[in-house]
Amino acid sequence: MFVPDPGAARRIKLAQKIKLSTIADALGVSTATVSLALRDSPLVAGSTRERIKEHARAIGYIYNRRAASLRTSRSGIVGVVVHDIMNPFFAEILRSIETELDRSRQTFILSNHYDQLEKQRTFMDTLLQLGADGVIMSPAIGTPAADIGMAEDNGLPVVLIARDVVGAEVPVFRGNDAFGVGLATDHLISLGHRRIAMVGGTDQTSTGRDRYQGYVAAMERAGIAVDPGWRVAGPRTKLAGFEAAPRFLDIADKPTAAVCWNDLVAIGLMNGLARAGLVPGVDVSVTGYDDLEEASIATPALTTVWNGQREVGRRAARALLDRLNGATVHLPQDLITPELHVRQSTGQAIERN
Amino acid sequence: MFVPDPGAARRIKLAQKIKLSTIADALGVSTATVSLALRDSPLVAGSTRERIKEHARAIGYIYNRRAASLRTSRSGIVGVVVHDIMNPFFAEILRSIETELDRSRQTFILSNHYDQLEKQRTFMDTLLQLGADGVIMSPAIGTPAADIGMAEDNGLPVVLIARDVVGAEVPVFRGNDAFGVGLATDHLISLGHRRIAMVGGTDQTSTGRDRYQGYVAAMERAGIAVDPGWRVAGPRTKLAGFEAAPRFLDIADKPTAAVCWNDLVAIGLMNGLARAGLVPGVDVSVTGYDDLEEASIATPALTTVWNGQREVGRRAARALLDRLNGATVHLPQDLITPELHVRQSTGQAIERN
DNA sequence: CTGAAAGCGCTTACAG
DNA sequence: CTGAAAGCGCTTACAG
Repeated sequence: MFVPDPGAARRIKLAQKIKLSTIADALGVSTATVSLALRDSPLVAGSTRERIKEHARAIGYIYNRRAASLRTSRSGIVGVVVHDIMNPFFAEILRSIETELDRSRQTFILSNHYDQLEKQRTFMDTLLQLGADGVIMSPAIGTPAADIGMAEDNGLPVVLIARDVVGAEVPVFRGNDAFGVGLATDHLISLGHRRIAMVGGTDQTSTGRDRYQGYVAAMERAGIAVDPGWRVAGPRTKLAGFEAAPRFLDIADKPTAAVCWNDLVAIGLMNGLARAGLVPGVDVSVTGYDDLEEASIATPALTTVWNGQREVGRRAARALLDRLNGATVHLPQDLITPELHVRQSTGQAIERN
Repeated sequence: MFVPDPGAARRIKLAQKIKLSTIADALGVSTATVSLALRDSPLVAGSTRERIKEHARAIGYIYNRRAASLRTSRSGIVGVVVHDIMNPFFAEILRSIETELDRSRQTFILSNHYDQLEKQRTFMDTLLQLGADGVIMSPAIGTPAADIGMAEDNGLPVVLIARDVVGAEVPVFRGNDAFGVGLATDHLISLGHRRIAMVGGTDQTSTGRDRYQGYVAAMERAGIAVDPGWRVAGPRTKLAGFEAAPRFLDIADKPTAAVCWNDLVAIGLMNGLARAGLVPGVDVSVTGYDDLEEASIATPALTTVWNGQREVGRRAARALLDRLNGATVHLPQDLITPELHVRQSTGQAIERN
């Protein structure tokens, strides 16, 4: 029985794959000339160059980056690894990284580590195997400085964002978290709040420690003793913030306000409070952190701290590109200075029954 | 003046890069044996294999995938391109794709095309240059079937998700949108609504056309003539939904309900309605589409249509992996059947003044 | 301005 | 079970 094979034409095409030498043969020049012409080298005569480029286009030549990269040991690939790319906080950082890298025609490979060290290591390994030119990372909880040193030693430059790693001698770009949370806390205190809870976050990251400490410092500056019971540790997502509402409401001396870990937790918490019959911004004041696009359209509009995400992404990408181009990058320690954006989710302190 | 050079040690390491032959020389075997041993080939004696693997680990050998891929023409890379990876709708699909691909140790490269054909083409080109094994894509608006055929002809298998491309003979995985919107519309009609608006979406995508048509068909089945003025076309994000609230409220005959393009638009619209002093779910009924995690914690909890995102991602990844493994994949036309999830954002029709 | 040749680091027939 | 050798498709000194 005759079975027609629809893949035959395709396979034939694959068999006679077009490469540099195909063009060279057709035009009676060497592959060296073709290679140089396609990359716009001034070493090739203008007319030759145009003839080659035109022919390459006509026959549908596809540049083989693996081969080139094997030869040059430059891959044009940059890795980006964060806790969760779907988190809107990282989303804004990623967008600005994307903008910068696109401009330099670097391909970027994204990955989530979900704070699992093993996932992060697998990804770093993949980058090394692919010969990536560099990596921008928000390190997973527990990342040892040695992991970063190992990447650097194998020719993979690292730039950190959002979180620091003690002992790693690479650039870090992030906001001044302690200062930022201080702004939110000061604001609540100025509205008459004294019993202020801190909802969300963990001590396992530099960011988590900085933010909690910023809250404690602000309270102490105002002469308020912080009750450890006011801390609802853990939540970092909208859902977790929502589910934390009962825990917040169960705190014995009923705090009148909550400084939240980030906007997601704040919005989740506000939804949880609303579900419990309270009016956020009136019965309980709530602050967020990050100033996501969503913060201004939440109900009520969220008072929050702008965290300079765009700036973090932009500076990190620039620093990496500078390193790739051989520039000396000095370790920056100028944290980005956050700003308080006051909206409707905070108001005068009101006692609940 | 003596200037210490901290990069020297690093550069030396790079210079004496470890490769297969380094191991072969050290152990007195051939590179062929090392290559086979590292990939657990049964052709190599167990003891030899262990000795080689142990040594490779000890000296920190890094497998060069570019070299291997150049030889085998298999890269272990799969591309994924969608409108916007930061959109929670795609986020859920991506997570299930990630799970499937991780299992097969494929690296995936993500990219947004933001519905710009040029961005999509650049990315497809990059995939071809990197020798990617395949691509999963939600095609940008206006993608011609020829673009997909070109990729396929160059050995890059394509699987589509969420949107169809007329004339492209590749597998497509998506939900039954017309049916799903019908469920939401029927539900509103059963609550006594007659003037129902459709907020968001565009006719430029197959999804957009299907959803609008599903709404029209449901209305007609109930004997309701659809007023073109009830359509607020365009919005697809939370912010756009929020900003569409005034347009919705300005519709002359004051619809009592809104079928929204997706959950983001619905949540944004509800926030906008609340800002205007209305209570969503009471004054105006609102339905979403997708059933994002967020839908159930919105205020009020959103009545929406579950769209099988996980399933879309899982099936698409499986189909691509099957193709890579040489299996014949028949074009599926079994759309995923959506389900209505009723919550608090819909209620009996109430006339507004 | 152009060409011949070596080499990047693997894998795969092939031979033994 | 193991080795010698060719080749994947580029780029880069080097020579002319």
